[in-house]
Order: sequence, then C-alpha cells, then structure tokens
Amino acid sequence: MTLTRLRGFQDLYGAHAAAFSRVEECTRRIAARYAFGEIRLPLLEHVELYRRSTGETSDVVEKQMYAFADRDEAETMIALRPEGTPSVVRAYIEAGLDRSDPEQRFYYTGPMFRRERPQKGRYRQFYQFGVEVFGRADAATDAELLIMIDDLRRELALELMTEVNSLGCGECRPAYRARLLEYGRAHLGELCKDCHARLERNPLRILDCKIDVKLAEGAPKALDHLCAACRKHFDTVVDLIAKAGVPHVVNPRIVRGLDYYTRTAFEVTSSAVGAQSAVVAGGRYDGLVEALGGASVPGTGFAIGVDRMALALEATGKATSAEGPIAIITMGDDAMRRGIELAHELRSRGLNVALLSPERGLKALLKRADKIGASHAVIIGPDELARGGAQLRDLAQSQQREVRLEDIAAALSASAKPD
RNA sequence: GUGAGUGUAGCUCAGUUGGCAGAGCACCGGGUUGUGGCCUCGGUGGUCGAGGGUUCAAGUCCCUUCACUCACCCCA
Repeated sequence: MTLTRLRGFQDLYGAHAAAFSRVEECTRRIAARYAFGEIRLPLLEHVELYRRSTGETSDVVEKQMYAFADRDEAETMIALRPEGTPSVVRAYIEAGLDRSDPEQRFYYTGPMFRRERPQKGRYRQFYQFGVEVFGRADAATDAELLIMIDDLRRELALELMTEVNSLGCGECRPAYRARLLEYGRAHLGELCKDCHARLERNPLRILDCKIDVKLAEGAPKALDHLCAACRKHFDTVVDLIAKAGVPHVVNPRIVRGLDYYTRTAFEVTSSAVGAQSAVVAGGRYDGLVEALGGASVPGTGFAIGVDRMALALEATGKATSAEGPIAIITMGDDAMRRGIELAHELRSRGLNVALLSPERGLKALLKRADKIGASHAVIIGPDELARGGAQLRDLAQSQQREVRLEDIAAALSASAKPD
C-alpha cells in the first residue's frame, strides 16, 4: 500500500463518523438555544493574524503551523488555521461590529490544523466547535457558557469535570506574575529543565507542570492575589454555576499564557480519552479584540475538541444505534425493475431503503440484509410478481406474509409506528 | 523535537533452538432448486513493513530505514 493518509490525519467512517456527527449536531442545537448565530470562516488566514493573537513565541505559531507562501505572491505568508478564535475576532473587527454593534454571539465548527506529533485525542487535522461572545464583561455571561457546556454533557450522558480559575486582570495580574517569578527563582534548583525555560517565557505555565507538582502546589495562587473587582467576578461565576448544578472544582493550576486572557479560565476534562484529557477549554479574553486592532471590547468563549468529545462518547459504549433499512430483494430482471420502483416509492415516504444486488442468490441476500441490520426484507420473485405481490419478511420475528405491491408502504409504515 | 512499545491474511493474533507461514473472526460457496442469524463442510486471501547482512537455510539473528501506537513537549 503506497497511497496512505498523511501522518496524523484521519479517515472517519462508521461508528467514528456517527459519534462526530452526534456531537456536532448536539452542539449546534444547544448553541442555537443559547442565542448564538453561526459564523463560517476561512480555512486559510494570513500568518500575521496568528502571530498577533496566538502569540509570536508560542509553539503553535513557531513550530506547528502549516504555513507557506501564497502562489505567485511570495511575500504573502498564509497558514491553515490552527484555531478558530483569531478568525472570529478578525471577522468581527473587519465587519466593523466592534464599533457599530459590539454585542455579538457567534459559534463556529470545523477542522483546524497543527503539525504536532500525533497521539490519542490529538491529530494534525482536528475539529473544534467554538463559541465567542463579544461586548459582555459580566460574570453571568461566563457562567452561561459553563452551564451551556454542562447541557451538552447531560445530553450526551458523559462523565466530565469542569475546572475553573481566575487569572486576574491588567490591574492585579502584573503583581501576581512578579510574585510567581520570584517564587520560581527562589526554587530554581528544584525546578525541572522545562520549567527553567517556562519561567522566563511564560511563568504561569510552571503551575501545570507534570513533574514539579509539589512545587506548583506550594506556589502563589492567582486566586489569592485578585483585585476586588476580579474577586467579585470570580465568586459570582462560581456561585452561578453551583446554583445551576454544574459539577465543578476550583483549580488554581488552570492557566493561559498570553496577556489578553483575563479573569475566568476553565477546562472541562474527561478521564476516558487518554492523556489529552481536556475536551473543552475556554475563558475570558478582554484584551484580544483591542490587541488585534479593534475597539476595546471584552470577549469570552470556549472551544470543544470534537475529536475528544466523540472519543468520550464512544467510550460510553452507547453512542448510537442507527435505524436499519428496509432491504429489497429481487429475483430476475422484471422483479428488479419493479424493485427499483418500489424503493423509490418507499424512500419518498421517508423510509430508509437498501436495494440489494439482483445478481446474487436469495440466501446470500438475506444474509446481507441481516448484516446491514435491516428490519424487514421485501422479496420479489417471478411468482410474486405474477400475482402483483411480494413477500414482506420481518427479520427480527422471522415471520413473513405476502402483501400486494401497492400495499407494502402502508404495511411498513404501520409496523414502524409502535416504536 | 524527545522517549517507549508494536509491525506476520481484510481484522485480532500465534509462530518453540534458525528448518514446508498458521488459527480465530470476516469474506465467497456447498449442506437447503426461493429464505438470514446457530451448526457443519470447503474455498479465496501473504512483498512476514522495507532494504541490506550472517547462514546450506531467516518471520526468527545483526545493521539500516519506514510506519503505526502511546506518552513527554505544547495546548485557542
């Protein structure tokens, strides 16, 4: 086999595709219920967009983007989108909404691309469903997002845990950051090699190091250094989700690297999907719109890792059992011609119909009908055709009777009703 | 980018000290002239990941390489 899919890219079919569709369908439905409108975005953007939003020094921008020169315009560097938020913010500003109509609620869904080393729940083309709210700085909006995610958890019957934290704002974070840096430098000898690099580049990240767990636990917490306004915002969010019955824990080690993230940060995790356990991540980014050249408008949102959510759904073992089709089995050329007419008639009534091969034997075709999960088989042979009828076989009950061809649809509709 | 594990039939895997490449499942057919699942009999199906080496002889030993999986790293 010389033609294979690229590393880290997936072909999705059967149960996997069904789980994906189920997650996407469910998220769309819930987003509409929360008054979000869809935004459809390009797969390609200027590299510059990600440099300025995701961050010049982030691994995503530095090492993981599929970036290349646009054909015939070598000076224009473009990239396959590694995430959705920058495009949404760019579109929002580009449409002038930040000035003309700042309060907006968008959702998007689709593939993202990052050239990482693949592992369970992490692929080079992965799918995200995300929402962004602009123009709302209140805690109720943050809480609503968490409640919305919990609706999804309930509808998919998943076991997930929501972890929340607050990162503070421009007022209180600089002082906290300095305290953390001080703490890190004081314990330099005890920190792992990766954390030495983190300390300089992105000090908050030492908090979620998997090696220096003990040290991270003893580190100063952002929650203990919040200004009064941030404290009140955070307490309100936690209070609101608690009252809404959202299972959650406060985790001071939930962090974000870049300065435009403010206040609320959260992750939702599943224990069923491997080491890459975050199925949702989100939070507030009051500085992002302005950082990308727009007005000073607050923002908050989240993105769901559809791949991981689908994995979690499949792990429950009760993903979906699609309704089986009606199998039409014909013997002989005349029967085949009548069979394809009947198939069309049944389909026009909304039934799911599989017209089986006219070139194989009855025994093989019944076996085939069984394999594809057909509920009924309609068997038309020369004898039946001569009488203007067909055998209608209930495959689960192993019972069959002859029905006139014009009555098949009614008979099938009647037997489908009791469910 | 780093590390570990695994590559043998479509799938899951066995293969002893180096000695004729196997099983189960799946697929196709017979047992049943037009009736599925269960049973039974048979059949199709192989670049043993690839390349090189050692040997009378390599799936098995050595070297190189590729791929997959998981974890690290990173993570809107």
